[in-house]
Amino acid sequence: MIPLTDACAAQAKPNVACSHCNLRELCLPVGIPDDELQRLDGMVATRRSVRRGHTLFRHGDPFEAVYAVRTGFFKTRITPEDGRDQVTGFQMAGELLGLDGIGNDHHACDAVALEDSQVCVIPYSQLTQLSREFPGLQRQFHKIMSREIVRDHGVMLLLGSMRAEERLAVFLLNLSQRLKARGFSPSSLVLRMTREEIGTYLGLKLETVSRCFSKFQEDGVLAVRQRQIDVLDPEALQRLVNNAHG
Amino acid sequence: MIPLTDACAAQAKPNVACSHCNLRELCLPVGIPDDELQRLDGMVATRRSVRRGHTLFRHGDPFEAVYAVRTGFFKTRITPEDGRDQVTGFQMAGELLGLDGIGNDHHACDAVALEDSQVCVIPYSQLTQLSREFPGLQRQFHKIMSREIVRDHGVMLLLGSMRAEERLAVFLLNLSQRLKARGFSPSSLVLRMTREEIGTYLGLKLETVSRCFSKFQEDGVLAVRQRQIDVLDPEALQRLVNNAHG
DNA sequence: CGTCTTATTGAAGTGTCTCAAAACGGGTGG
DNA sequence: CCACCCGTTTTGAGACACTTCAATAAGACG
Repeated sequence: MIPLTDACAAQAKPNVACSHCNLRELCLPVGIPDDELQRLDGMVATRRSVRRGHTLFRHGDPFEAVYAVRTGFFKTRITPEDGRDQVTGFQMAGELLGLDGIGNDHHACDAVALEDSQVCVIPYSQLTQLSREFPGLQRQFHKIMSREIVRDHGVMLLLGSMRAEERLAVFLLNLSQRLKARGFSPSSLVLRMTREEIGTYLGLKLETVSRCFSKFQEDGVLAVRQRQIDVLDPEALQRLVNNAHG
Repeated sequence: MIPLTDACAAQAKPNVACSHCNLRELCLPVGIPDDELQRLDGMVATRRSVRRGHTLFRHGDPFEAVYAVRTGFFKTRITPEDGRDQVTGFQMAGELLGLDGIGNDHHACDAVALEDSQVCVIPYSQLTQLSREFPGLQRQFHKIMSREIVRDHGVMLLLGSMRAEERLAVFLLNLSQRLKARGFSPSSLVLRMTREEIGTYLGLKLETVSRCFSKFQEDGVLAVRQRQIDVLDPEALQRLVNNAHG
């Protein structure tokens, strides 16, 4: 095996070390044994802070690294010339950003911080190099890309065949489940995005999103106070998704 | 470097060798130099034929390989329990199928042949093994997955913000461009799928798809004879996509 | 040649959008 | 601390694109 001089050197900066990161069970190092993990600490070159409203990268930027969200919250969006705007996803702690850039060496979307955030910068050259040495890392990276594809197909189903209320229900259940996986309450959520951003993600106008929230509140499914959402009846949300009129 | 006894042995079956395949410039081996390519011939374990209407794999099948379309035409679809059905893509020669399965070791969608087809079976274990030895292959594989993500985001834009005619225009232009890349006429296409399958892909009902075809014919943009489509005015199609009322 | 799938076309229905106005809340400066 | 401003959210009424339902036509296939 190749001596990992670079990785060993990186251990001198424990603050960017995957092996000491409390997100490692949600992030790229999933499934990599502890002893190997220490030799992976050189993977993260540095951290980078992005203030609310600022971009981590933009459409057209040369692709050099992928990013793992450490703290904060992002949206990704594509913005064709004609003024349209599609939010393609929301990313929270442990999730990867920038995979879209690998395909042709330039980023294909914008990544915008919805609150002050911090990311781990993982240079793609490092990632490929280390993937060759650590099959577990290679595997996990492939899994993350594959799951992104599967997730996107789920969104296509949502956009292609669901009505407004079902879309919002799916969105809220997904958010709830991801918060739960991070140790937060699945029933009390604070939305980081505006109604318009939700709408642009779900293929709806902001007024429609707002109306759906109101409807859910009338029906006793949610308590809505601005961006503070309490899920009162998660089963009702789930039923809404399952009992759709195919 | 590890001696590639397996790959060398595979050269005994030239019929499944990437190095002799006329699709190699469109498929996984893109960008791999000729001398390396010969040592990659062990990547394809075998070929497999799939008759029209039959599935290459189904949702839930254990994931073992990805597939490169050699001849024929496929659709992929996800089928939730509730009877809904979303076509997530159409695949033609040189394109990869099965990437959805990497994420959790089982396929997440069905792949259905729309005509009698043949695929190259690329065992995932081979692919990962060879990726470690051939950085060019690793890179190309990443690119293919990344482009699939970018493509899906484009479909999300389509489903989230375009009207019926724009969706069909995007669909036809995409098909046209892919046919052109394979040496076929970009203006004379024979659709392999029904109006319903197009509709399920584009988030429209089959009647709407049919009406759009009729409209395009009235406007002199297309000549439509069943599944034989002639693009009379490609610029008009392009304008329809660009001049959308964002 | 008959049957079944696929495609076309029409008329009525409905979900979402558009346009518009008002309420709310967070931040800033007086 | 209050007044003000501006972005966000809510709510209503009317318009419109697409769907639904239904009937017919055209091909494909045995």
